[in-house]
Amino acid sequence: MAETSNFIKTIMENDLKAGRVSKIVTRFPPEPNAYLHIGHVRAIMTDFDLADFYGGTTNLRFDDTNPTKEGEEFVQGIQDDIAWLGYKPEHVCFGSDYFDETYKRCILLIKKGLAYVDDQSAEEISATRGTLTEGGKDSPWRNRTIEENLDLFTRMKNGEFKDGEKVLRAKIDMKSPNINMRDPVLYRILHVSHQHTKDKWCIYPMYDIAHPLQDSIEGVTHSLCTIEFENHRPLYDWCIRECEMPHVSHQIEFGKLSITHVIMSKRYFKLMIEKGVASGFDDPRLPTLRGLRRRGYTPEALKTFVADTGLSRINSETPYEKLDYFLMEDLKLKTNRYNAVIHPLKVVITNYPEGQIEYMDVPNNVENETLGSHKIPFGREVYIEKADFIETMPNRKWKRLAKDVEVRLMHAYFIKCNEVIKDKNGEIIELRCTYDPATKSGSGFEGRKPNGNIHFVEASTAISAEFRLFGPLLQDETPENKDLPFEEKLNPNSLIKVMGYVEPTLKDAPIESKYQFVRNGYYCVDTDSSPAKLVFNRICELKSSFKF
RNA sequence: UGGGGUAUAGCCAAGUGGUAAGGCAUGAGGCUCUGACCCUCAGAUGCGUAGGUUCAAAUCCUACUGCCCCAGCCA
Repeated sequence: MAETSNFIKTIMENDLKAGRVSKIVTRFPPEPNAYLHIGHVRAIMTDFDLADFYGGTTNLRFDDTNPTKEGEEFVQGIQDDIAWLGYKPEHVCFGSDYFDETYKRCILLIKKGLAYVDDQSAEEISATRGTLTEGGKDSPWRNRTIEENLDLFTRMKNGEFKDGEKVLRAKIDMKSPNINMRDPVLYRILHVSHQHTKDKWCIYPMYDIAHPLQDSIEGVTHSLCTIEFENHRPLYDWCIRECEMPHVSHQIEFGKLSITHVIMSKRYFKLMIEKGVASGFDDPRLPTLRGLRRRGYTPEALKTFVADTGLSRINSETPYEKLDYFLMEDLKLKTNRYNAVIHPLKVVITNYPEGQIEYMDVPNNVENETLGSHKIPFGREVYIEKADFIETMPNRKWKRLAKDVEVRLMHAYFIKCNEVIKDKNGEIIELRCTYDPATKSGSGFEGRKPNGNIHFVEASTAISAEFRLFGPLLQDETPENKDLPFEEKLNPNSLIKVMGYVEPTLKDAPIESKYQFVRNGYYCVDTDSSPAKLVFNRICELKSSFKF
């Protein structure tokens, strides 16, 4: 992150060098109306890492200026998510901490003749705002006297008017080609109790006035936000200037990060939860941080993924597979590997004594000796993956089992398939093989090379387990399905359950209720209860059943 | 058809006048008691298009074109 270069870094560096700022201060300003999703990670990292890189600080500020939409539940949840990612804000603040100051500054605007109370309804304001190509019309109330505006605004604050009856508007330019500058609403009346300020206020500032003032009060030097706020920047600057804020903050925009086929919309998250389609914000099929965590993603994986994806002013779309790459990158040296068979095919080793079980020593992670080893049983009957067998070798590239071909059962023996047993439909249901005792794992046998290594679980000791394969809950939004009802955009393959077997080592692992991800034959089961992730050896073919 | 952005390989992305970094994905090969990991190699005669300036242009100029954002009393 800090090592790679991006345009915001350049800006900060220049500001520091030119002495425009002495210390970088940023802020991450979520609205507490939902939990964070992976799209937020880019913003969080940009805010925290860049400030940290230059020895600055970052505040977490809850943008709670709209009490009709926000809730306390999310305030705690968001803080937990940020902590999970490994970040610690300098201060935790609330936009509502500054309601007094914001109010005072708006009085200043009124006194300067730069704000007025408008009696028009929301519909009237909308109708007179103009269009993209035509300017708007001045409100009939635009030229009230300063005294009258002061009086009316005070009475708005005192609760003398009903919701929607009046608003405070900035007096800028109704003909501006930038619609945001056409006398934007600064304050609206909301007779709603606020989660923090309770019933102190019945008027609440809009984002456009609240945000720049909050930034300035906190001494934020670089106010980083996503690109869709770019059109608001002139207004942001106007507010800081005209409110005569002593500290001048600057807004810098960057592109959003999206992931192919993944819908990142709070609105849809909530809808899916309301309809019972998703179990909650932590449903593993949701790209929320909580969902991803349940699904086995680590903070490190998420962060390296976002860092590697880079940052620019373009809204980028990255394939999901890349996230999985960085998960494996994080897990490959940290986790134990176990055997599991998802689509079992029974193998009978005809020359192995019936009823005999021997235990083979298996390193927990071949690449990391410090993780130790464990024992797996081997016996006369084992399960292998269906996909690891083919009756006749298609070509020399086939590095698995086939009729009359010898492979190594990982950490056990070479086996050779002699006979294929099929049911009446021609389906392969069992293989008869022989093993070679001389090839025992660890014996140093080098007489011949097997045609690959495949994993297995011993049949009599195997534990039956349900595996769940997850895809995104919602299909991509396309021109075709754009207007379809929500239900018709649900992904029918968002959850696939498969019964398989795992090695007995995992007897107490809560596999049935846990979740996984798939990449290149690896299968990761998340555990909220234990810090370790389970990674299975060579679970194949899942990718192909994992369709969007 | 107003304004503001943006355009570098399939996906991201560096590059700020001196002859196209890097990652993911892909293909070929090597290694392997995980087809994983690891290693090697392959990749844009080219930087949206067309012109222009220059000894030299992805970088500067001009004109086009595509895509994104803006008409909440949401953020």
